[in-house]
Amino acid sequence: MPDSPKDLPGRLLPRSFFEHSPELVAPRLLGKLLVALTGRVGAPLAGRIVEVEAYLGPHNDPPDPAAHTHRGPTPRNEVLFGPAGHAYVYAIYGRYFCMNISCEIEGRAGCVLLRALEPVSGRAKMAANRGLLPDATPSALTSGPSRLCQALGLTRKVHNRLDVTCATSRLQVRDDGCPVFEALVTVRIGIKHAVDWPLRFTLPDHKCVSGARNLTGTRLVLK
DNA sequence: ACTCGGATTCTCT
DNA sequence: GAGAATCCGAGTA
Repeated sequence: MPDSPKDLPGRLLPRSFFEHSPELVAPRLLGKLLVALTGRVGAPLAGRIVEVEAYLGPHNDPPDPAAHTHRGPTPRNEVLFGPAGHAYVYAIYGRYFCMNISCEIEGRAGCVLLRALEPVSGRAKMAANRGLLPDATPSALTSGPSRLCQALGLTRKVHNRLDVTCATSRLQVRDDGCPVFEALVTVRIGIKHAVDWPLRFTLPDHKCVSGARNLTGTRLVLK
């Protein structure tokens, strides 16, 4: 017996949403929902995107030395050179995962790293996935690129390459109309190259934004 | 085949 | 604020 159709919040974002440069797509993703279906019958896990980073493809001048695609396609980053709107999930430090969404038109690479979410539904399940008590703070659940993967149960084996613009996908990005007027722009976190490129975007003063909240930045007005 | 280091997190001090 | 945990992808040979 297949799962009954799930009633997911908001509407699916179209692929065209992602067919632009990462620095354009990244701030537009703020306020959108990342929805992960568990595969079993039950409520999906959902979080609102509150912090992202753009990583630019090698066609840019100058190329982004911090991007995994810096030296061209490899077996690991191949999905980033394909069509936009697909998940790029990779393993880091032997124990964690990070989740990105591919951007640009097919043939050009680029992606947006999801760095923090605000839990929207399935908080108890997220806490269990993180090994925390059900009353854990929202920030403890999904504030950080690998924390959010753990909370939503995202792994490379299951979620890499998934199309986040597909209604039958286990991983989707949806728009529930939550208004976002402004983003804070800062440098990216935890990288060794291009450390001064302003490609990190956050919802200003949001409690679930990860770590370096005290970075100086500029305001970006979104239309 | 072998080395190196990483888009992190947690646990100390 | 520092150090450990811990594995695999990528680069070099």
